[in-house]
Amino acid sequence: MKVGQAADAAGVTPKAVRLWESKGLLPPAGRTSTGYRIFTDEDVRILRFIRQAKALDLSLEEIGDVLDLQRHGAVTCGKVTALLDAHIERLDRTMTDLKRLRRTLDRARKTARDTRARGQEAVVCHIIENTG
Amino acid sequence: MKVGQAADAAGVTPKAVRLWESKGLLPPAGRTSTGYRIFTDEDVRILRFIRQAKALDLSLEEIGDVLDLQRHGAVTCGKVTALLDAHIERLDRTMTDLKRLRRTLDRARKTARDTRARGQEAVVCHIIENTG
DNA sequence: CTTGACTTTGTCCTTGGGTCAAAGTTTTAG
DNA sequence: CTAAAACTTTGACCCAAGGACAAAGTCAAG
Repeated sequence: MKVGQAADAAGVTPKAVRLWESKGLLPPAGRTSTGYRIFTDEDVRILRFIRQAKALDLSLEEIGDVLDLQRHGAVTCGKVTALLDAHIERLDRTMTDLKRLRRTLDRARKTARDTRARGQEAVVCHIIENTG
Repeated sequence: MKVGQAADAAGVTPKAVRLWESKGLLPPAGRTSTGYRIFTDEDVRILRFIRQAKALDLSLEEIGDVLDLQRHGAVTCGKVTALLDAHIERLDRTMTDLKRLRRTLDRARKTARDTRARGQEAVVCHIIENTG
């Protein structure tokens, strides 16, 4: 099948399919005599896999690593678990950062409201200078 | 002072200073007869402001908006409050998404561990396929 | 045979800079 | 004073992960 059909079957865009192929996540697709890419059902399975993995917020590089391991017949759940653990750790760090940011934003907003309540509406607002 | 000194004084890189100037966050810097940019203490204050605002995760565009308002003498805490409110709302949505993702990752990891515990170490790991 | 739908490659755009190159300038050390 | 080191300039290319668009070729249906 051609790129449009393969993309539809996997629930992604043709552009994404070409990008992923160019990044080596898919083996190079076959070509017709006129240059059109030809995809197999196996390719579609890989495309679906990539889509699912992206839903877990894995980067294309991480997904490529897993796919390479699979191709070498070496993908063990232990390896995937390690990958997910590292990913979860990263995510937790991000969320910690965001929580801290959220508190800072709340403080900044409170400062803004207080300043406003004191009727200093027309002066330059120094909220941000005071948060750092 | 020149770009390096200004950058040091503000705690940012020269590259960032040039970028921010090119995006209009800074007024165009003066130049020496040989083309070197000249920055004033006021410029450094603006650079610090941008750095603080970035610490609040505001985009350069948002920061530029605030700076433009300031230049028109029109920055009221009401406007900044509105900007921060919108930003906080966006942040909360992001965190909600991340929490959902975290649960999905936890489930995926549990599946991996369970599969591994059943001694299927050598088979292709189907964790990701089962999470979508 | 023509029209429309599809595909190809290519380019530019996004965010916020990092990195490198070639060339000119300034400063510092000897 | 001069040579080297440090700094600055512009420009170009790079990252993620595609989106949008263009020009040109191809395929299928009427």
